[in-house]
Amino acid sequence: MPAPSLSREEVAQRILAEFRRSGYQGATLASLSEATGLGKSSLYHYFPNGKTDMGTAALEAVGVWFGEHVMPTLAEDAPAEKRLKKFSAALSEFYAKGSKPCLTDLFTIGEAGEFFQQYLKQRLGGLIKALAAVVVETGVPAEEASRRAEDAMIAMHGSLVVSRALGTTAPFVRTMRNFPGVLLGQ
Amino acid sequence: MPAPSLSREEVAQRILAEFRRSGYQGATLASLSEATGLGKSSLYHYFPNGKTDMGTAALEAVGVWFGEHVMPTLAEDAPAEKRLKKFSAALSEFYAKGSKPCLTDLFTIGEAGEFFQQYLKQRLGGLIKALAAVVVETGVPAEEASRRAEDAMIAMHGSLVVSRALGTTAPFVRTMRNFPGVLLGQ
DNA sequence: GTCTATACGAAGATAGAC
DNA sequence: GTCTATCTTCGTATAGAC
Repeated sequence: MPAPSLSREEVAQRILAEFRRSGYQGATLASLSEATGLGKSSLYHYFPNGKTDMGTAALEAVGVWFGEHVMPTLAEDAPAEKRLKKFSAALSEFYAKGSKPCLTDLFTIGEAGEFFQQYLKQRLGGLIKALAAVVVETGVPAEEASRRAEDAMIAMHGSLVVSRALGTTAPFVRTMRNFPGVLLGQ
Repeated sequence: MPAPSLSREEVAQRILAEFRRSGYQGATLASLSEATGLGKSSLYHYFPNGKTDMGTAALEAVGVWFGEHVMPTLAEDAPAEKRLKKFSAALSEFYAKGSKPCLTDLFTIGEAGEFFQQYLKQRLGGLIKALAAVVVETGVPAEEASRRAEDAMIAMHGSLVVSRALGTTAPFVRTMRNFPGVLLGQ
């Protein structure tokens, strides 16, 4: 009984990378096997329900990363603008300056949406709510703050799509530079 | 030799609908066959290179629609704001108020991007350029106009993703209501 | 131009040895 | 926990009749 060569979390990270590279439908057991270095049977040991379980694991891996690197930026002891800048920087790193896609996009297309949309709705909703709370701190009414937070997430996701289509990260980089400004109404 | 039951253009429209429903990888010859009412062999008669040809046909079908319903709004004899409102309304119709996705998103994911990204880059670039030209008419410098046009397209694509994830068209509808304002700096 | 039938490999999933 | 081997179904594509 050999020790596992990879922790479940490391496996999930590699699965996430493959889903981001190929999309949900585009990733196959063969490509996921290659990405993790595990045989198909080993993958089924970790994920008894196959590809959908792997999709869930990828979403959880994103959740862990956001919980460790993104959300904490909003709880720091610093002015709102500084926190939002750090938040924006954390997102830029996660999306590799706009060169890597978001599961919120990939996992809501076609039948993948039937499995993952509810989960993603909660996630995106939570993110918008957390951003809005920071904006409210600066004296903005709740309703307007929510609108701005939603606009900020809209801009981020849109810039990922546009960057991908134009083949340059410039739109994403520019959008994330303006991210705090959008939220603070500057 | 029976006459074709559908024109090539009608076939392309149905193929487009199926790709928007399922994504590029998610659409299969079986689903495309069902969507068009044609057998697989008939599809290969129209599209000898199979699925990639059908993807190209879907892109061309979008091009026809935009050429007929979207781009002409910018050439009308009316004030810039009125033209931009009509442009925004035409987009809203094409995206069914935010409930149907954009091929710019779907066809740049995974290996589909290898086939279609260059085409989509030209398309999106042309759209941004056309919008920027209208903004320039209102006295805005070219560089700033291009930025606003890009921002407007970013907002539109982002609102499609966010609407899909949240399961409501509200973000798209709100974004398209502000579409002319973003371009005119209001 | 459309159909039925079919070839062939890929995809998801499982069996069972070690 | 990982592997090889295998099963079944699906996906793409073609052959050939009408």
